[in-house]
Amino acid sequence: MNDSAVEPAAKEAPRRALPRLSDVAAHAGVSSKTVSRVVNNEANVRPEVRAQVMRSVAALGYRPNPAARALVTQRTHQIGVIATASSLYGPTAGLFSLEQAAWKAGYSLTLTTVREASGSELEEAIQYLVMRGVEGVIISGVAGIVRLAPSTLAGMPVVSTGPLTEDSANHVLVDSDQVAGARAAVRHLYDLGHRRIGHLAGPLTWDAAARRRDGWLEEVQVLGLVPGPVLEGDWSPKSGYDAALTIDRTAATAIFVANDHMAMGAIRAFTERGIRVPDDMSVVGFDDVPEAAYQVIPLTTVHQDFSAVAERSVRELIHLIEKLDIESNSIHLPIELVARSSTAPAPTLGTS
Amino acid sequence: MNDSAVEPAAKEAPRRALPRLSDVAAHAGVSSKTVSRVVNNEANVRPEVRAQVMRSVAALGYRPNPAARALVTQRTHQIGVIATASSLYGPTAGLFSLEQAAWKAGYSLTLTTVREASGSELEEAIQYLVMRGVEGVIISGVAGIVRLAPSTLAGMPVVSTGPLTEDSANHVLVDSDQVAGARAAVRHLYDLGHRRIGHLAGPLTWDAAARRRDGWLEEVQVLGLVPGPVLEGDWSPKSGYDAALTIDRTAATAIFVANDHMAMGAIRAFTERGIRVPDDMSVVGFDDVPEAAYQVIPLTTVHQDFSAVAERSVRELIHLIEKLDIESNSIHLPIELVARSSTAPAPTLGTS
DNA sequence: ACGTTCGTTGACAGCGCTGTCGGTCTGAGA
DNA sequence: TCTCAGACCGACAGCGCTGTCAACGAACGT
Repeated sequence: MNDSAVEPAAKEAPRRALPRLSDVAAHAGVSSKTVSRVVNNEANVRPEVRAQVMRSVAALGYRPNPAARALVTQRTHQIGVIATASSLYGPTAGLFSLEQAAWKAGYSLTLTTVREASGSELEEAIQYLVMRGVEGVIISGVAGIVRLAPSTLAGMPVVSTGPLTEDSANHVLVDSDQVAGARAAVRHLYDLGHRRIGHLAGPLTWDAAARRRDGWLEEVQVLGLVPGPVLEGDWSPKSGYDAALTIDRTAATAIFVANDHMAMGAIRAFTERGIRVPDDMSVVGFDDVPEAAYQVIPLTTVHQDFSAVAERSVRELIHLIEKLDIESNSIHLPIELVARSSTAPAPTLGTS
Repeated sequence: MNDSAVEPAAKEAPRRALPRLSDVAAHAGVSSKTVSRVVNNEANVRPEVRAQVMRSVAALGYRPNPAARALVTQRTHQIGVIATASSLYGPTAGLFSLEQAAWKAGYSLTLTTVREASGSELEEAIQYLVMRGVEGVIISGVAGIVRLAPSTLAGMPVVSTGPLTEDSANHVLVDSDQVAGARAAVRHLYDLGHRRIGHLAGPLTWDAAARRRDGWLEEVQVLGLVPGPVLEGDWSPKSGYDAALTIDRTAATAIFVANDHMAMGAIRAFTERGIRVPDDMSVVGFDDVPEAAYQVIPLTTVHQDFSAVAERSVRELIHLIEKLDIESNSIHLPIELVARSSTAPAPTLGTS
């Protein structure tokens, strides 16, 4: 029927997995360099040739090999993200914004997780990312002050939400202004008449937790108050619940909780103990998770703009990678208090 | 002072960014192939030589170039993840487990997000990942039934939580058993005496939402009940709140809500309307988010094991990539109901 | 003493692409 | 008509690594 006599010869070859640049070149009757030019949208190719090459690309289903490209250009356009492996709202909320910002800038994200952003685990994660060929690293939701061996980084650009003991030329810190947020929370409670304001902190090995605690303490002292009780949780609702169970009800009329989920746990515990929120006890959270507004007692909380932090982080990292100039090594984005129903004027019990 | 006369010559060279295999080889006095053997932990290298090479590697701070490696081995050990860019608990919770499972198996994760897992956006995401050189794709939190052009995938292994119109040889579906979960929720309400059970669904363009709705309907019919009202939200607490505002209080004594966050919003709305939960209205959620147990009214919900789904997904994908045998093309992991305080026996009002 | 095997090592090619540079062709200007 | 700039295109090398294969010497058996 058809000239299938020649087909077998053509059919013998398909062992090769994917078409290469030279296959396209042969198909289009041009050199592989010209195909390269077309694929990379370079100038100086005649429209007809370009069209023909594009047709051949489509016909063969050609896709450039990223490894070959990376090998010769010495660019991978990959950035590594180190995230803390918990389903904490904050770190995860930023992750998607991170990806979108990176995508827009032509970079892709390689994800790593650490159980705990401690020194050794972090170093391991960075080594891993380096081996994967990333051009920069974003450390999101990092815990404490991390002391990294300079040899680990070796000039690798890093953006993190927490401080890093490292050569500052390749490091930028981008985060919400935790201290200002905490101070706003305390101020809000003060304005409602509260004078004994406690604090339920996050795990203080976390830099963010420490900074919120610091902000609370700072504002309390600026206002001339006696600090209320301080407790420490692990960010989980359960730890908030457990902590609130132990609070002496006479020790404070209000409590600033370091994140929303602990605040929810705390409110649950207060409710069980017959301590009414907000009538007997005002509670302020931190983060403004989406469900905070829709709690049975809508939560007053400090709103963090995670996507702004993410976008800025990517921007700064790319500046570092591409050796553009950096405005500052430490960027704190604004943050605002959202007053809802878990806070109310202090009960007038004549206490100090 | 010092013999700096010879220094310049040595100082001129450091333009080369990173040491290569041959640099290590020169330093150690062996061939580059031998260094390769050591770096890759291959056999047949004398211990002394191996030690010497390792010393040179450390001395020069050598790191293998992943692009060069990928180019010659034709393996990138990268898997792509397509996630829906929302901070929905489910999809994000699985992400970290995904990464850990991949890490253990020697693969790394490249992340992409889509606003909506519709056909065109999904295709774009897959193209993007292919261009990045991934060896397989996991589609997590995919919305509807996706109809992908075969040319897009071209044999690329895919694991997804939703159905895909695609050549089944390279596709495995791994998900919690949504239908069974929904049926368990309905059954639980039935056992408590409820006979009019409504449903607040997720966005029905999402496969998971549709399957939960189907499960609800199936069980309702199996039990011989008249289906209660059906509403549709968008997974957010706000949409649950809004929907619950519109529910006719006589139309149902219980409602099965397609996720926890909508359930929280709904409970908030009921509370505002003076409908007591669970006395007047029982509510069952879905997911078992961490804060569900610590709500003011602890939430009865269907617990999904996201990390189990993630681990299994990675396992199946790697089987696909490495052409190992697959048990089944469709895997549904068990799921269980957790009874807490948002459900109670039906009010005895003599209705039906 | 000799051949054989095996452990160990290195020479070399080439993975698929892009950068450099030089060649050819066109059209404008002299 | 000739020159020359500029647009266009291709030959070639080489990015850093691994796979193949051959060479070498030591250990072993006969």
